[in-house]
Amino acid sequence: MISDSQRKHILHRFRLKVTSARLFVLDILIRSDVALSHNDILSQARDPQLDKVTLYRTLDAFVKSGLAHKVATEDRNWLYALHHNDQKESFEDDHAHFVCDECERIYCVPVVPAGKLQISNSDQSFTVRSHEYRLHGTCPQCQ
Amino acid sequence: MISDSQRKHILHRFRLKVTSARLFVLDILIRSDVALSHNDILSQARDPQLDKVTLYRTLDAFVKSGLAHKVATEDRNWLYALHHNDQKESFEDDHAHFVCDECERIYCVPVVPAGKLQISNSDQSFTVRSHEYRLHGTCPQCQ
DNA sequence: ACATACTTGCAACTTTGTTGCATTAATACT
DNA sequence: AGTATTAATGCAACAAAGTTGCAAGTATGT
Repeated sequence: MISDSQRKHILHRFRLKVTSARLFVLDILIRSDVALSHNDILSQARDPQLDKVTLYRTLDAFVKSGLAHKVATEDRNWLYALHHNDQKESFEDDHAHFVCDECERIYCVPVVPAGKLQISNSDQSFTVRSHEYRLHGTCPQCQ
Repeated sequence: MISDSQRKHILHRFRLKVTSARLFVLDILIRSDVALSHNDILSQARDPQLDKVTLYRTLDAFVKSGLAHKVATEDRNWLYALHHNDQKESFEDDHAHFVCDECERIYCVPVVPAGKLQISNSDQSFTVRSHEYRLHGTCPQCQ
């Protein structure tokens, strides 16, 4: 369990003002080992009542600041997850997304920098059934 | 330019009834070397006036039949493209998606079956800036 | 403690996609 | 070719998801 002051420290590091909404969302993301949707998070917040707009803006702020990143799922949702190495300030850390075909959870799995894939959840075993390699860059027409 | 009867033949092969909407959409997809969104296609159809619902259903039919496949983009859209090898009946043919950071076009680039990536647009040069490897399968919790 | 600038919560709105249904069109069969 | 059957189409109404503007509230540096 991560402490309140630890979470405040994280928000400070990413130059985000400390508010209860942000502490709450950060806590949920820290405790989750899978990427979560806006809706996943909202439904965990019935009790402390989190406004949907505030959550949209909180998640945006997390992504813009580099604290979190978002993944587009095949069913056109956005899932949010913290970077593993929270030293990193940008989206470009080296990880792949593993989608479980059963439960549809999305895990961020580390890959070795060279680009050679390695799923290193130690004792855990992921069975890879198919893959999609998405490349970003500049196409011939824009060179 | 692909003939009318060639397109009819393709629709037949995928057990789709031949209608003017489907011939029209198929023609657009054949002529495009990039994946197109619902909106891209709709805006090309001002003249012959294609209904938005018909287009949604046409694209669904193309995907279900195996004629086309869809890609979820980072901005939560779906883009549609035909399979390269139209002999293939399933989504699982071996290609990766290349996203141009300038024009945001999405190209389907062939990869060698082994999984080793190869961009083979012969003379054309793609500059790869970042990548995302998305894996599908079964996670530890669902084994 | 105060001023300032940012965040929040609400309501209204826009955008995107879906459903139901009556009409029209495509295919198989005689 | 004509007809029956089944599927596709187009419209309108609806539903879901996300955005904007704004007034009120809150965090932070001085």
